[in-house]
Amino acid sequence: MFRGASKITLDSKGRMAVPSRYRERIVNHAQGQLVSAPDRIGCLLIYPLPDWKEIEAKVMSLSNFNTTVRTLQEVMVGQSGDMQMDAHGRILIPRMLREFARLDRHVILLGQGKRFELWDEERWNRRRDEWLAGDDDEDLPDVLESLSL
Amino acid sequence: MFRGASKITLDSKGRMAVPSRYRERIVNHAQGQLVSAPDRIGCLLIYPLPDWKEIEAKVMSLSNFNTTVRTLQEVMVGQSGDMQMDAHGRILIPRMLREFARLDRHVILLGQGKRFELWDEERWNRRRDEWLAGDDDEDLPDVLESLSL
DNA sequence: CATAGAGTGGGAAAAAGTGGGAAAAAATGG
DNA sequence: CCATTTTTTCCCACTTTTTCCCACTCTATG
Repeated sequence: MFRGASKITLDSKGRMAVPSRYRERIVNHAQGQLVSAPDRIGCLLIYPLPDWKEIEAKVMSLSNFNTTVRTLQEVMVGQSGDMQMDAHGRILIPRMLREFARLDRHVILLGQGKRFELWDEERWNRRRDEWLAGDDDEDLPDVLESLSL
Repeated sequence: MFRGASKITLDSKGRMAVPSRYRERIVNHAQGQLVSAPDRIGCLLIYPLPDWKEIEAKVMSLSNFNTTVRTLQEVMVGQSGDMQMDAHGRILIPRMLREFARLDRHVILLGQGKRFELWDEERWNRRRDEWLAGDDDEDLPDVLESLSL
């Protein structure tokens, strides 16, 4: 399970050093291959290739005559991008995805179980501050109502 | 499985360079032969020839006494066009199909599993922005409700 | 304070993408 | 059926992007 936040800087070519604590797992489990996809909330999702394939297969198995499904396929699979760790444990974030998530030098990588979330630092801070200040708990799903942390 | 988006420019003759990461597969699997067909939502579908043949067979096996089916046959099979990759990995998009999808220099190619979607860049951006702004998750199939990304 | 590993920057070769001339093929019109 | 025009194909040249490699900085650790 990936966990924890890392402050990383992209270089001028759009490359990002994967934090070293994750590298061995990514090499063993996915031969260093990762896939990134846009998330509507404004960040990028990053999966090891094998885990991505499962999700992709599920999404693509649905009928594309349903317009919502079709859009999901187009955006998730259609806008995803393969990435390969280089000898220094870096990956190149595809240009289009970088632009989508407005990644600009300073980014935050969040471990999220089987995947990562990659945020522009500014955006992430704003989001976190909103949560800190927020009282948007009105519409909590039932499952959460009964969950005690 | 084809996946990912590519920003491509058509030249003045209507030719498009197939992204190199796909070429080997297309040559091995289809001898460089692709088929393009119009899609109702405003893009072109592009299949490797063997995969196209399967779809074509399915569509043509349906009864053409149903007018919807008949139209589908006429449009998909009747308006489709063969394309052959040249030595530089480029294909010529047939003029009629180019006009149908309003392809004008700047296009986006989306990998969609066994096929591609080819969009005019403007049109695609509009579609993607609608997805970004939208909250059209109401009619998601049950399978997706239970799918955790 | 020296060393090792992680993180970062950037040069240069290689590959991919783009543009366009000219020959070959196909379509059009008399 | 031939001549003219248009389209397609093949080839070469140029530009941009990606990949590979080496080097430097910073921080943690003994």
